[in-house]
Formats: sequence, C-alpha cells, structure tokens
Amino acid sequence: MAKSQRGSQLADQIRGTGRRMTKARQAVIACLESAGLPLTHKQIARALREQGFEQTTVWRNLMMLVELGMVHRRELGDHLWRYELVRVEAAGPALAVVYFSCLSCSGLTPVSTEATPTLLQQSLPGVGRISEALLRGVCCDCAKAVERSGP
Amino acid sequence: MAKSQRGSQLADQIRGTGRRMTKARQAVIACLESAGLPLTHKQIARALREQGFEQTTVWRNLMMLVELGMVHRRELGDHLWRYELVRVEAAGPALAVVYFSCLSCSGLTPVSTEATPTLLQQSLPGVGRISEALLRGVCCDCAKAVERSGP
DNA sequence: TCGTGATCGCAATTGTGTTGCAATTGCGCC
DNA sequence: GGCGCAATTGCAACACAATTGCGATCACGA
Repeated sequence: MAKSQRGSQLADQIRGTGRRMTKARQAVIACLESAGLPLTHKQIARALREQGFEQTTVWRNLMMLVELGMVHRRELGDHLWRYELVRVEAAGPALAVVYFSCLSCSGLTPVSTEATPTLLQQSLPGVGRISEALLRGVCCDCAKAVERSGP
Repeated sequence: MAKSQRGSQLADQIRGTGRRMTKARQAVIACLESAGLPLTHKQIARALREQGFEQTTVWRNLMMLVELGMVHRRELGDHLWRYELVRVEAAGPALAVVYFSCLSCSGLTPVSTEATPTLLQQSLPGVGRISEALLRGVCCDCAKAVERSGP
C-alpha cells in the first residue's frame, strides 16, 4: 500500500516525464501534502533541512513541480512565494482557489468556494476567467478586537 | 489655481503633520496621480530619475505616504510592491479596490466595482470585511488567442 | 552490478527592498 | 529678505529571498 495515494500518483507522473523520484523530491511532496496550506520556500526548506536537504534542492524541486503543473506558486500579499500542491478537484473551469488574508493579523484563511466562483464570475462580466482570488481585509476576530478596544 | 486639487490637498495634509513639502515629494505624488494605476517603485524611481531624484528618496517618500494613509502599497502577484494614491471615494466601508491580473499576458485591469463589493461580501459570509481583492486568471483577449491557436 | 545523465550540495550572484550617515534644503522665525 | 535647525536628500552599503554554476553524487534502466 502506498503511504499516500496522491504522492505515488505524482511519483508516477514525474517518472513518466523521464525524471527521477529522489528522496528530496519525495520529501518536498510529502511536506506540501501534509501542510494543506500554501507554504513559503523558507518554511519548506526549514522543515526539510532536518532531513538533510538543502534549500537550493528544495527550491529546484519546487520549480520543477511548478513546471509540471503539480504545484501552484503564488503570492499572497506578503511578498513571499508560496507553494501548494495542485488539487485535482480544482482543475475544473471554475474558480479554483480563494484566500482571505487579514491585513491586521496577517492570518491566511482558505475560503470555501462552493457558490462563490460562479457568483464572482457573474458579478464581474468581461474580466476573463478567474482562476484564483486573493481577498484582503480585516478578519472577524481582528474586527471584533478593534470594536472592543474603541468605537 | 492649483495644478492639481488632490495634490495640493495632500500637500496641506502633509504639512499638517509637521512634514515638509519638498520637490521630491511633489514629484512622487504627481507621478502617482498622473498614472492612475498602481506603479512599482522601480517605475516611479525611473520616472523621477530624469528629474534628478534618487530611488532611495522615492522609496522613503512612498513609505511616508503609505504611513500617512495617502498611498496604498500592494502586491499584485508579480512579486513587486506597487503604490497607488488612495482614492477619496474609496474610503467607505465597502470593497475599495479590485484588480484583475492576467496570468498569461501579465496585464492588470482595474475592475469596476459598482455592485461587486456587496455581492462579494455577501457571498462569503464569515470572512471579515473585504477591503481589496486581487483576481487572477486569463483575460478575455488571451482566452480568445488561445481558442484561436488550438481547441 | 554498472554506466550515465539527472539531481544534489555548496558557494556565489542577482535584484528588490531597506538602513546609516553626512550634506543639503524647506520653512518658521526674526 | 536672511538665519538656523531639523527634516529630508543622496550616496553607499546592507539584508534577504530568489536564482544560477559547477563539480560531486545518486537513481534507475540495461
């Protein structure tokens, strides 16, 4: 049995392109897989350093995964690239990824996008097909904190 | 008569905080004002170099304007900070700024937000107050180009 | 098991963003 | 209009994420 179905699936894909499935590569994928959220290069590199891998290696593997379309590289407003495994169910024509980033606490929240994509797309005719959205503002918790501290 | 109402208004505000209205500062504001779109530090610095100002100066003035809330600094997905004069009419509680960034041609389009804010906010309950949104995807032109080149 | 080319580790480079400091300048005050 | 001084500028240097070069190492098909 595979440790991770998605992982071994990716491994096959990678080997299918004539590339090798190295330990570093496995570790990078495992790291992204277990995270669920987009991670910065730094975060991944730090996690994998304990396993003996260099940040350069991590970076190159991430870039390779991005190139193969297995990983999304994106920018979430704090000026750092973040990497995230592409989810298979997100490959459809609808809006794939929506995040909400709090300007106050810097927290990042994935937004459930069941109804949103269509709604968003419909509400903005003529902008092309939206594949991801980054929303910024003040999250509920921070808003409450502000209310409490003063009117 | 003032060259620019908004500009002299900002000048007064700046002086009101005990700061000076220098030529460099005027130039930065004028540059942002005439642009309309968010500009990168590099773009602004290049424009002002012709007028004899250093990029450091430009940067510091931008930061000051950001600090005073007169300029928005934001990241539009290409890993560069962009600066834009805060529009007075955008100060309300609704969604202020929406941009659409094309993943294919890197074009940036401001999105008209007449109805969107409420819609967006309503469609995403529980995420806090959205103050800006960056949408990414493929713009109409690029989508058409792709259609033409292959099915 | 072996050979070879993909990959790794290390060191160095790039480019944006940021800070330190001495020289300069805007502006209140006379 | 001129003076004084603190805010501001210009230059140089620094910080740090991102990226590249290259010789050593390792995965994997034969």
